[in-house]
Amino acid sequence: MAVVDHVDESIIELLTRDARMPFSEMARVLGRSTSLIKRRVEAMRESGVIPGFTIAADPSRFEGTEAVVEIFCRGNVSTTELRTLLGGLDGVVTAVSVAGAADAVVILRAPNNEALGEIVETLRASSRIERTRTSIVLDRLAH
Amino acid sequence: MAVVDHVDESIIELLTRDARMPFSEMARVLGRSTSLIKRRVEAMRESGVIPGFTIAADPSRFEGTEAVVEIFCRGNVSTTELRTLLGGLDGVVTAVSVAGAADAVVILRAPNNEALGEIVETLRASSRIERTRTSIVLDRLAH
DNA sequence: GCTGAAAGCCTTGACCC
DNA sequence: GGGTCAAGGCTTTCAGC
Repeated sequence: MAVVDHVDESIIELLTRDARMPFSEMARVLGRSTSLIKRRVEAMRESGVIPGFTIAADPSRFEGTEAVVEIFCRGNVSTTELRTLLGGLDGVVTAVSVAGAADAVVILRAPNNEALGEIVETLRASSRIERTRTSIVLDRLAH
Repeated sequence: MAVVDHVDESIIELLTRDARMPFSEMARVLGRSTSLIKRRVEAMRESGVIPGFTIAADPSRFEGTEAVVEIFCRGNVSTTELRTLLGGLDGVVTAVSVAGAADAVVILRAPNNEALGEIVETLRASSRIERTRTSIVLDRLAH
């Protein structure tokens, strides 16, 4: 199990805000040496704490549609099953299992409403899913 | 409106895969000069095509709690108001306004359940928000 | 609009505590 | 685990086309 201490947390915070920030600048901000920052980042990448660096919000939002889909399962469906179910699905931006009214919440993205509809159809076709509740994203408020 | 040509698209593709890729390397891959790459990236950041660079998937799975919060507003609340409301809030990973049952969906992250509770409390304190519906994230299924 | 070159900064890796 | 330092690479800027 990866252990993440206070320095690692600070690094993650900085990189989340700007993944291109130079190690040397992080070192200055955190009052540590550049090589330490480098080693920590490398260690976190290897252990999977930091899976990679990417563009903050996907530029595809300039075209296409997004939706938040709540998934209600039939009976008890394991996390593994959910993962398999969603793994083969196109357009999944984020998917989490939750404790609440729904069993899982998925954020989908597609080129247009029609394509989005097809993805939701695919989901509904599963015998393990009882119903879904879709909200179309109108606007991005943060991040 | 921002115009994105073929070079810009290639840059976005490379940066999506690795936001820390050096400009000089992108220049080699794309057969262009380093200065061109730099200027294009700067232009895209300014125009908002690239909002920023961050860590690919969030590290929260190692510590802390996440929650999906649906927000139901009192009467009509504009996107601008929602943005202001959520702008001052800690732990906001993603926030979108939606067409559906709720008015907005927010994904929150906090060090623990207590801190998460406080953030939701802050939200509820707003006179513009009628009620919220919180689902705690149990597991990350994708991304 | 794009390139190329020079100066300075950053990263890297070996070495030491 | 953490710091220092030198070599080489990267970024940045701007003259030139």
